Amino acid sequence: MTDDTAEPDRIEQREVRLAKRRRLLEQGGEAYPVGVPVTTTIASLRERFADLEPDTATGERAAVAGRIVHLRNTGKLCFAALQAGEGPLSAMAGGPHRIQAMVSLDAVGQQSLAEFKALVDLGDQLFVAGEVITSRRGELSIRVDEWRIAAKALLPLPNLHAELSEETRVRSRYLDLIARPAARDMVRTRAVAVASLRSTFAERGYLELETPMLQVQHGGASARPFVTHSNAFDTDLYLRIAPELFLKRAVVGGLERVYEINRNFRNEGADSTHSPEFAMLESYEAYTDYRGIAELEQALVQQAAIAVGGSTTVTWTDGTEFELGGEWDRISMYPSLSEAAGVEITPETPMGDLVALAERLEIEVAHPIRGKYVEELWEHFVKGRLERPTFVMDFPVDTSPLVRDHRSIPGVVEKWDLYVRGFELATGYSELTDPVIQRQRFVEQALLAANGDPDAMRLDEEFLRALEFGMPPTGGLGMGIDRLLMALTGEGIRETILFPLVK
RNA sequence: GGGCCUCUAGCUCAGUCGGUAGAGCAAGGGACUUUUAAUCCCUGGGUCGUGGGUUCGAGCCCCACGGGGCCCA
Repeated sequence: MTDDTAEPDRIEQREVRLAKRRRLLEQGGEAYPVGVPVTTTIASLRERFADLEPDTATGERAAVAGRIVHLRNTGKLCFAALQAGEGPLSAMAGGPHRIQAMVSLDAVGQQSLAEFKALVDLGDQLFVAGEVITSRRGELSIRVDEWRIAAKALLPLPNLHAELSEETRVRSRYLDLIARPAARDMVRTRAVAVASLRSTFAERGYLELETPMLQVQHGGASARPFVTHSNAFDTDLYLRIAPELFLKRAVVGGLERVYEINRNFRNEGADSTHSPEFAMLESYEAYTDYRGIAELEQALVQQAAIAVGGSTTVTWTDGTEFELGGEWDRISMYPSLSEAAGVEITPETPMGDLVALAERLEIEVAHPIRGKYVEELWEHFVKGRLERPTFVMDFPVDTSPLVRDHRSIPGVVEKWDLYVRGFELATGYSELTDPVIQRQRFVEQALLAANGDPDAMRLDEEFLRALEFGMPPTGGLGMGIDRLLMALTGEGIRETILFPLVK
C-alpha cells in the first residue's frame, strides 16, 4: 500500500465488528484494555485438572485469557473455547492449549449475558474468571462469573475447519499459528534445537561469536551476494554469504573454539531446500581435523534430536520414523562414484572422459571444472541411494578452495558433506591454513570469475595476511539451521522459517 | 531460465455447452441452560488477480502482465 491514509477495503464483517467496538466504548468499556488480571495459564489448568470426572465442580477459582476459537450460544448459556498460544510440543497438540468458558444466565445475570452475545465474536481475545469445572460431557471449563474483552478482533478468523492455502499460511503466518498446532510446534522445535546446539558447544568449551554481516568483500563460500551501499563510507557493501573468513581470523587470534549461529544471504533462487536468507551454523576448532569435526557434527545433531523429541529416532510430519542414532556411515566420494557408475573414476581421470560420461547421461555442468563434473556425476549416481545419514568424504580440490589437501591421497581435499534425507545438511573441513597455497587457490578462483563464473570466490588480501601470521591446524563445520529443522521434522524449508520471504 | 497448474464472498472451494454468480464455515435477525465444526427458521455479502481482445453476450475462449504452487534446468 503506497497511500498511508488508505483504509482496508470495506468488508462487511469488519464493519459489524467496528460497530461492536463503538458500542463497547459507549458503554464505558474498553476494546483494548492495558491488561487483564489473569491468575494462571490455560496450559497449567489443563495440566492440573487433567483427569477430572465429567460434571465436577472443583471449588477453585481461576482467571485466564485466550483467543475464542469456537463460540456457541444456546439461549441462556454460551460456550466459548479459548486458545492460548503457549503449550507443550506436538506430543500433546490439539487440546492442552484450549479451555472452555461457560457463560450462563445463572452466573452472570441477564445484562451481562446479553452483552456477551451482542459484543463478543469468534476471534476475540477474551478474559474470563470463575470456578474451574467439567461440563456434563467432561470438557474442562470455567464457569464464568466475570468476563471482559481483552482485545476486539475486527477481522474474522479464517475457517478453522479447512486447511489454509499455502499462500495464506506463509503470507499471514499469524493466522497459520492460530489455526495450526503444527505451525506453533515448529517455532518451539526450532528454538529447542538451536538451544541444544548452543549447549553442546558450551559443554565443549566453545565461544559464540558475532562476525560482520555487512562486508567490504564477500567470501567464505561460492555464491552470488546481495549488494548494498553505505552512505557514510560511500562504498558498496555485501551482505555476507558466509562468516568463514572472519571466524578463521578469530582462530588466528587465539580463539581456538568458536562458533556462530546467524543469517547468511545468497542472491539466488528459492525452492523447497533453498531460501535467499538462511540461518547457518559455522564452528572452528583448533587442533582437530575433519574427522574430529564429523564426530562433533554427529553429536550436535543427535543431541538436538533428543532435545526436541526425546530420542535420536525422529518422527517426521508424514509419520515416517527416521533413525539419527548410532555411528553414521562414512563413504568416500571417488570410490563410491566408481562403484555406482561401474567405471573407475579417480582424481587423475582426464577431463575428456568426465565430459563424455556426463554427456552420455545428459548431465549439464555449468562450469568446465573437473571437480564440478565429479560432483555432478556423484550426485547423479550415488546421492539418491543414500538412505541413512552419511558422511561423504574426500572431495575434488578445484571446487573446495578453502580446504587443505588430503594428507595421503593426491588430488583430493579433506572435506566431507553430510547427507540426510537426500539433501546436504552440513559440511566439514580440515581447514587450509597454508597462506601460500591459499593464495594460489584464490588466484585460480579469480580465473574462474574472469571466465564468467559468478559464484567464484574473490581474493581476500586481509584474510591472507591473517593466515600469514600462522593459523593453527583447525577443523571447521558448517550446517544450515533451516535444514537441520527439515531433517528433524520432515518439513520443507518454508515451514521451518517463521516468516519466509514472499513478494 | 523452460514447462505445467492455479487466482471466484472474510476463509476453503464448486461453477456444465459462452447466456441472471453457487456451497460449507464465518456474518446479521430470531428460537434454544451442557454445546464439541451445536441444531432449526429467515437474511445480507461478489470489480470472478489486473489490463487488453474475440463475441449480440465472457468467471469460462485468446493475448499480455502480476501473485502463488509443482516439475525440470
